[in-house]
Amino acid sequence: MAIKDKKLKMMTLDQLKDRDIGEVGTPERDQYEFELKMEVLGNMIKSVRKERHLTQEQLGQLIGVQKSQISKLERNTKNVTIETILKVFNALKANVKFSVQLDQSDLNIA
Amino acid sequence: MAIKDKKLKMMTLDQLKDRDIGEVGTPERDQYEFELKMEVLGNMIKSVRKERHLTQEQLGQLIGVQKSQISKLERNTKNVTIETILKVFNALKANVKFSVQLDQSDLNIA
DNA sequence: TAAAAAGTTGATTTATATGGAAACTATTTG
DNA sequence: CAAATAGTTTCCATATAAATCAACTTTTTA
Repeated sequence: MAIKDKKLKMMTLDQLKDRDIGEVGTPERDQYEFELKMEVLGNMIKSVRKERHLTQEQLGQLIGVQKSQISKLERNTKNVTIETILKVFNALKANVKFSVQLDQSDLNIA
Repeated sequence: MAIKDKKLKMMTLDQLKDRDIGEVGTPERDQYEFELKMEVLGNMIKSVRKERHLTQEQLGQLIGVQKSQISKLERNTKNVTIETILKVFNALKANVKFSVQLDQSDLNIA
């Protein structure tokens, strides 16, 4: 039987990442994972802003910055301070939760 | 009856904060809430480090900084970048979860 | 399909987070 | 209690996040 002989190769997404980007813990992989998170963060600002039916200019006015700054936070996001994140999501009336998971227990900030 | 006449005054912690620090949305209150969060973050680094039985020096070596830098993150914390937070908790093998709560739905980063 | 509105990008400035070095103050331990 | 270890603080340099302005591109709408 074909299916028996074929020795199907299956891979999880993590296995693919390990192979193509690098193992967890290597600088390349850490870099990748970080950039991914920053991208998600940027997209999140954008989607919440849209949810609130605000333009970048309007959101900028709420926190006292130019629309170009908002654009950068949504797209160019390399690294951000917590303060900036909180300022933005505060203005968007969204609640930011930040938690640290340590084996069993969950410690919560904010 | 004493208890009936006395008109007991009760206050929630939030009411106290509103009165003594300022209403939510005022610069004073926002500042206060932010500093509180930073303090909690610092304490969290410290407690997770202790959990792992590491000295500041050892944690520093894991991420390539001096012990004084760790001390600052644990105590003097005014503001931090996401990158720094992730670097530290990564080294402590703790999982950082960051989520944005928008009315009903929860959007998750990381 | 123009004009207006919204969003992006690049060059630049300013503010500040990150970091080291060293001297100091606890805290621990033999 | 003295020495060693751990943690803090101050002064300082450097890297970079935050922000503006202006010119540009993309999208929307009258």
